[in-house]
Amino acid sequence: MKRNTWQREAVRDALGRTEGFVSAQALHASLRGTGSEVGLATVYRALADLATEGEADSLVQEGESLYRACTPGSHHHHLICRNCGTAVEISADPVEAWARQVAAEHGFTEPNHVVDVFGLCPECSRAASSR
Amino acid sequence: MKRNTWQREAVRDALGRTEGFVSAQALHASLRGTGSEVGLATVYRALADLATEGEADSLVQEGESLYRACTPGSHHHHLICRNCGTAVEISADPVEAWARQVAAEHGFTEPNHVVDVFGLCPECSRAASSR
DNA sequence: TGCTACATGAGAACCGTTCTCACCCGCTGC
DNA sequence: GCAGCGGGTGAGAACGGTTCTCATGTAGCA
Repeated sequence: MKRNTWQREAVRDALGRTEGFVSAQALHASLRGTGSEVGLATVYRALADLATEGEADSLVQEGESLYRACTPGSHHHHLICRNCGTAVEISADPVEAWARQVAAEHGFTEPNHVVDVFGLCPECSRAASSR
Repeated sequence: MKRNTWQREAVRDALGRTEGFVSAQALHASLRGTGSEVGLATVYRALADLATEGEADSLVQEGESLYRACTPGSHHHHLICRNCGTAVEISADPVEAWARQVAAEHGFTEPNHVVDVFGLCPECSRAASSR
């Protein structure tokens, strides 16, 4: 049985209020900053749960796991700003098909795929070029 | 100035002899196994160099960095067996174009992308289904 | 051959993550 | 409303991969 605790809610809320991808550590710090005395282990547990339930997306960057609230149930990918972490959900139907086809061509079964596009968002592009 | 040391050569060789992706730790162990007294730090340094010079590909899986020798200079992606690590180089021109287009649509500049397809290679598929 | 600066290696340090275990508290049945 | 159960929590330790430190080694140049 899964319980509803205020800690789990706090993590879900904090994640929902965040624009782009955040690390577990950053999320924990921001929760502490707003006065929520949530333990780091709990943040990790809650994020892992949200990710397995499909309520959050996760990706690994520079050895850190980053998380982001996402629309559950829909398979999609992200366009992520490598400077500020802002993310845009993108659908990638052509890529899905391509991945399946490539896997089949080489006799691979149960294909999964990791597809993420990184770049500089419009804002960070402006900041970078004016610098 | 970059020096040629036997340690660096040993790492490059060991990587070249490996079929799929290997972790730095595993590579270090196999070097030790063949009698090469190479330090772990040196293996990490050599792998990082090879990766930046384009002689090796790297990816992160389950918190570990995995490396693989690859044909330098050519941009490509991989079809990787999630059981045994065997990897096949695949070209993904349609995906390249798609990534550039998606980035441009959202005003993102300097697009990069991470595209990897995981699955079970024919051999591991057989083993899994016969089990 | 001698010099110099980069490379090496052992082990410590580091850092993100997971585990442990005692305590807490949300649910359920009464 | 109340008690009891069992999953959830939190502080800190443990863990595992990676990076750093610094004394020593050695490739490459003159």
